[in-house]
Amino acid sequence: MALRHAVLAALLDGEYSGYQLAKIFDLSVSNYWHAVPQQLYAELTKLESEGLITGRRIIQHDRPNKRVFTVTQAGIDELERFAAVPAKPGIIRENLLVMVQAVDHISTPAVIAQLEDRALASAAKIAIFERTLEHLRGDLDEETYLRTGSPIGPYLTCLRGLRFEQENREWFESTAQLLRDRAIAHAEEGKPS
Amino acid sequence: MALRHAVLAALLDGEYSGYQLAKIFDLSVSNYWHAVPQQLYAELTKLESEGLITGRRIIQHDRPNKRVFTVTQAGIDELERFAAVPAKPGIIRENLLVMVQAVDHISTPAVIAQLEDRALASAAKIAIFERTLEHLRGDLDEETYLRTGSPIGPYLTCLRGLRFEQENREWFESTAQLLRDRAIAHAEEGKPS
DNA sequence: CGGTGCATGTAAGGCGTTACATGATTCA
DNA sequence: TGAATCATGTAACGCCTTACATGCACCG
Repeated sequence: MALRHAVLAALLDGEYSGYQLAKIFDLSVSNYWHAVPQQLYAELTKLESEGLITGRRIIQHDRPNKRVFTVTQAGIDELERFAAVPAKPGIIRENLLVMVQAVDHISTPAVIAQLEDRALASAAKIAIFERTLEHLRGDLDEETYLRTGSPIGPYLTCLRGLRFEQENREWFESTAQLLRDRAIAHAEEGKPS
Repeated sequence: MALRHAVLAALLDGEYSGYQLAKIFDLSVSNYWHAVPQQLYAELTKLESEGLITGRRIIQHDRPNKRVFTVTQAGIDELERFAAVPAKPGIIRENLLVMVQAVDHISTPAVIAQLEDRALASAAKIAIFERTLEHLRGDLDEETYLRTGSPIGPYLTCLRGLRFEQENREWFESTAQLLRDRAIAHAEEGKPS
């Protein structure tokens, strides 16, 4: 019952179709809200029927037609009410950390390999976020943009996504390294020749 | 279809009842896997019926009786298979960040207040994690524990939880400060007397 | 001519959340 | 006496995930 607010917040920055929203969710909104395309199509239908967004059909000749959506005043009011009640604490689900939790009882190489993969994926995301931030602030340096730039919301959430991925990457890399070292030390134990 | 692995991983470090697990999930496992008590009771029943854990009734006289669970060899095998397939990317759902994303279009004071609340909550969690880490490593200093201590899995996931909350706290505080400053600057605009 | 991207949707089944229910003991 | 802690469970509903379905345009 809260995906609706993530969709409304994402639509504040422009008109988007379900397909476009899906891509936006995939690469930037996913920092703070995970959703797959089918959820978005369903949610857009519901939001429109409740009058929180309005759709507009765009005829395209080179590509399939699409419907783009805009937040209505009722939608903004809904976001206002949403911000007025205390947010539930965030939820996280990270399978890789479940594996690390169990690492004393299962074979380590599989876990190490996954940590390395994810470190690379994080590095790629970091690069994307840095470019996104540059693009958002345009000519201004970061300090100036933070003081006076607009819109500030998307910039702040992107900044948080960047730091989260940097943190991820460091932890993935150092944890992989540590497990490798311990595996070697453990192997040496038997044959200290 | 993945809560089961989080439960198995948590049960690796000892015998726990549903109620005890619920508390563990609430304060430490929630760093990487969110679940409410009712989910755990249901999952324990299922895991036992599948033979991945075994239950043992404990009669208590001062308190209600309880059933504690242990991971079986079949349970460890299941974790092994789990670690062998690539983990799905993690999912996050954080309402507070949805509000920040929308902050250019809604009233800021509500968002600022929530950021401040969450900064305090993060500070409390940080203190708990620091004590947990101290407790886990006992006499050893961190460097030595990381090289040779055991179990290492719970230590590593707790370390990640700690860093995540430190990151959260910094971002919550600096974002609240920034929004306050911008609100003042914006108010001054109209009356530069 | 086959794959990728654009664009949207239905349907089934599994998972998660919330509310409700029970009942004993300890502490203020 | 009332609230909090311990301890577990059922049931309903809603959300989420996955698979399946369609169809055009473009690129190689």
